[in-house]
Amino acid sequence: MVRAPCCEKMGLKKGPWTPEEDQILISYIQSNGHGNWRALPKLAGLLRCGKSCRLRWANYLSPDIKRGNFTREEEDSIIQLHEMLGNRWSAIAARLPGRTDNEIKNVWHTHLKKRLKNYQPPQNSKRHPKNNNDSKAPSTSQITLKNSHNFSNIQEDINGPGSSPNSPQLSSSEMSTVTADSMATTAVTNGDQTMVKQLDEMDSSENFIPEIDESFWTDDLSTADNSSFDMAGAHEELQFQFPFHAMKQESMEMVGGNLEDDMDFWYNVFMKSGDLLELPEF
DNA sequence: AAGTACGCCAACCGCGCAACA
DNA sequence: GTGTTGCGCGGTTGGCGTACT
Repeated sequence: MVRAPCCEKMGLKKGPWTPEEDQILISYIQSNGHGNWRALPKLAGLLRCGKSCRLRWANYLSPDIKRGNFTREEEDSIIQLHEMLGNRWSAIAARLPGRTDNEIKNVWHTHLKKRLKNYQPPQNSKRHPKNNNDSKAPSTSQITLKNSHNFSNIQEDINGPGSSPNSPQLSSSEMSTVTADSMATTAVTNGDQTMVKQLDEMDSSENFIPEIDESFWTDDLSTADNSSFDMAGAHEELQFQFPFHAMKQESMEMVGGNLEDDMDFWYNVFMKSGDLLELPEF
């Protein structure tokens, strides 16, 4: 297929937008909507390509955009969501109201990657996969998380509308690893101390090797509590609350957690539990 | 004070996908 | 079924400001 010539080949302007251009674009969209982006610049009297207009509007001029620095909570949410979604910036942005994919992408590359890199947890976990030099070894603890509300939304993103919560989702080959290192920096919890006990028991059991099977993804999530993850796998007895930071607004009220305190809690949890979480790869 | 290195971020580029004729 | 068009996404670039030497 033949692509339409790009801006510069048609004598259209490139580079930074001037305040005058911004004003023209804002005025036009406010009175007419954006409609067809390709036709918009001509109709609005701008010497820009439609793509450039769309980008300028979506990333800068739209009234929905929240300007200013990212909060710690937002950054943590990005880290958390990035672990689940990968470089799907638009999907991440969809969960951070007022933030654009471009902005999130920039923050990730300029701040968050460094933050994660600089975070070096103690390497004293009994079953840390980095220590045994054999990531394929069956002794690696594998714990699967699911979320009854937002996680199913994410699954919809991946598999399409209506694909969650009941339909089969991801094969075991589509799982990816999330290390405790980053999880520990971001999670919040309801502070259920029974979990610590359970994890202590896990730690004392050399045979604790939860396995993931396809049936996990077919679980009916709709009946579960909306504020929580169930840590499942084959060990259904092990369940605890695990609200993601990304759903802080809706979940914090329910669980009454404290972010900063909980980081220490989760750090301890993962140092005890062994560290490897299996999440879907998207 | 001048030159250089680095970080940040707005904008661009190319590709893939969906809708439509 | 095929070609075309438009949109959205993720990766990358380039300009500007600041820090450092």
